Amino acid sequence: MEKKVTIRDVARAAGVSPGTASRAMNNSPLVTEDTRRLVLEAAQRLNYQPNIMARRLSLGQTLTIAILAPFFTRPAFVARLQGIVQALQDTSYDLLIHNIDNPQSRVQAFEQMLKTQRVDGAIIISLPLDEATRDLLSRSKTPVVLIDTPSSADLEVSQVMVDDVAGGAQATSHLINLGHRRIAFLGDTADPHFEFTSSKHRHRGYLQALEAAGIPVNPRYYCECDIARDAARQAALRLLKADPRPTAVFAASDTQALGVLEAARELGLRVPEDLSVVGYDDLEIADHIQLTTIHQQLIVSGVRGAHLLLARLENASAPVVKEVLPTSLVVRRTTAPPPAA
Amino acid sequence: MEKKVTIRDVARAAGVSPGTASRAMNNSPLVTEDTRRLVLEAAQRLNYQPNIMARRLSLGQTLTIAILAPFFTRPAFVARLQGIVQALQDTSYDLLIHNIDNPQSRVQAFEQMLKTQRVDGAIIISLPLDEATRDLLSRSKTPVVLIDTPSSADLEVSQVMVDDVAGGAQATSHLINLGHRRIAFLGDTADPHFEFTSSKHRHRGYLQALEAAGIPVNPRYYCECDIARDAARQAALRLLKADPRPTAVFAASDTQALGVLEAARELGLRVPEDLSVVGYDDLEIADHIQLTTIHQQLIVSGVRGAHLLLARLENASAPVVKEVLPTSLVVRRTTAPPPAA
DNA sequence: CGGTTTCATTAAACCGGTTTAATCGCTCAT
DNA sequence: ATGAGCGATTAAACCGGTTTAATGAAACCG
Repeated sequence: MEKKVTIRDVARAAGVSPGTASRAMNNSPLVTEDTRRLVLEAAQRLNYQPNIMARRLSLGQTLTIAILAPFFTRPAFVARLQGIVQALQDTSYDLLIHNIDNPQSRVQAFEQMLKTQRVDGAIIISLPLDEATRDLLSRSKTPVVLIDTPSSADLEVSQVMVDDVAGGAQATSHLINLGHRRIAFLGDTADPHFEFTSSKHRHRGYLQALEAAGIPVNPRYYCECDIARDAARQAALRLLKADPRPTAVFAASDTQALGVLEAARELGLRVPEDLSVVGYDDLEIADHIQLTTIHQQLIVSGVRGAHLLLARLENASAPVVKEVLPTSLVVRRTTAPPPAA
Repeated sequence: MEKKVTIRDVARAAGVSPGTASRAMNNSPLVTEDTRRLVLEAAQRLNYQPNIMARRLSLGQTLTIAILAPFFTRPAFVARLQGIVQALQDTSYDLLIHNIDNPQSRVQAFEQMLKTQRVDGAIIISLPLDEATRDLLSRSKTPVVLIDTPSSADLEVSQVMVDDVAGGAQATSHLINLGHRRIAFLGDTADPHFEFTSSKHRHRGYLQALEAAGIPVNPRYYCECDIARDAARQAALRLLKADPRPTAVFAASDTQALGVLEAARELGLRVPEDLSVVGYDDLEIADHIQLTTIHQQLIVSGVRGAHLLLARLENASAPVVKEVLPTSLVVRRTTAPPPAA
């Protein structure tokens, strides 16, 4: 085995001290061009590879950014991640990912990431915050950026949000404009730990749109379920058994909209003739099955979030920025006027 | 600002030496229970958070695993990643992700990951290997595991593979058994840098099945395109213009199968009455649109890969293992006997 | 020509852990 | 009482970089 070659070996080979070797390789102006050349040649010759960990310890920074997110329960997350990766491509930052599924592991994971100087900064995606976490974040000295993180509006932390209330209203207004009056809402099960979720916000937009149109709210047209498609299917079956049956369903996510479409198929309801369906997210699949949905700028949100964090890392006193990205309605083939009946 | 508290602070507060404090916190049997308690209490009281980088430098290991993969061009990748994360959940390893899109950045990225002691091990997913990379890997002293990586059979590196030839044969035999004779194949564009890709293997299985059934191969029923859905749509339009028109298409991925379905819709062909379609991957969407496809154990492949790497990390002399996971045919509603014609 | 500046370079300290070698305090056997 | 043996603890070295304080040599100046 080749023993690992250290900077001291390089220094010796170049006939200089380790300090000088270090400076030579870090483009310090304090070394002659001649010595620099000598050192670089020696490094080359010995195939020197600096030990990153030693460097990080000495420098006191990790050149690493963590991403904390519920990786696999949210398809939309991957798109945001794509934006982040894209934005960080040309920087020298490493990207550490940490999946957060269960709420109980959450605070612990945060502690670990933010307090152990493991990373220089963190991006948190799609995680509703409970009190403990909010505290932790506001106290944290490592810069954090939040993307699509409800219950954080009053935190002194940079963030990129999507206007879910407006999106919910857009979807609902679209249905109302088509002539629907019996519009059901299918949202996420509210985790009792978190007061506000994007599903809740979308629901609020739904309520606002109904109210603006003077349509009374029917509590039987409201249902919550797990985000999984099959749970949504079953929930939709319940919703569609209401009498009178809703003529349209607004699902808080495309995944759930898929469940609604399955339920409709099982019940022999044609879409959009008998039932209109609107989703939320505009995942790639939405295009394929021609689902009318609310488009979010997922990739953009990742890019913007990464840039906010970079700004903060370069300049610790960069201002806290809160960006709100707009949503847009994408009309495809799952919505139409309600049946004449 | 609170100055950071080091292990020496804890030691002083507990009235012991740093060495003892270190041992106490690492469950060394060389400390009295009394002293351990003292140290732990002090650590608690001072809210001590060990500096990971110092620990890593001292230990000579990074407790980090890198994942190198084409993140966003391959949906199947996310499922494999899920398996990896799951398997690594309870270990103390951090997960570093590095997206690899363009071939030219590949070798450089590998060099960086494998030679700078940045990570203890690496998992490479879905990346066909060129000569330079193969060299690099066989020479690398940091353990590597390959998942779904063609052109690597002869490398002395642990790997998890899927039997793509068998899978291709399964799909094709299914169509043949239904009575099809005019079966088209739609695969990935072969990157000129790599001789073998999974698409190529699936195609070989297709050829084997045809030959076994005594069906002559029609070169007009072969087409390559980019993996994007829209590219597949256009390629499928070309395939379906052949005369006589194929009665079935086997697509080398579900994503491409979606493109075929779109093309069929555009041409007014009913699926499966006029055209049968088989995909490959069994992504979640396949279930929803009821696509007949070849199921791969994507999550399992991630889990197995992670375990192989862990075994290697715990015991540097663990044997090289090459696992082949079987595929299975999932019959849904996009395949049927060919039209009577 | 002596004294100050300047600048490249070196020696030593530092980052914050872990680990080895040395030390201390006890018990047990002779 | 002596010392061998052993377990817990400490002091010091180490991991491999970077940075600060000190040094040496050449350049500059009156």
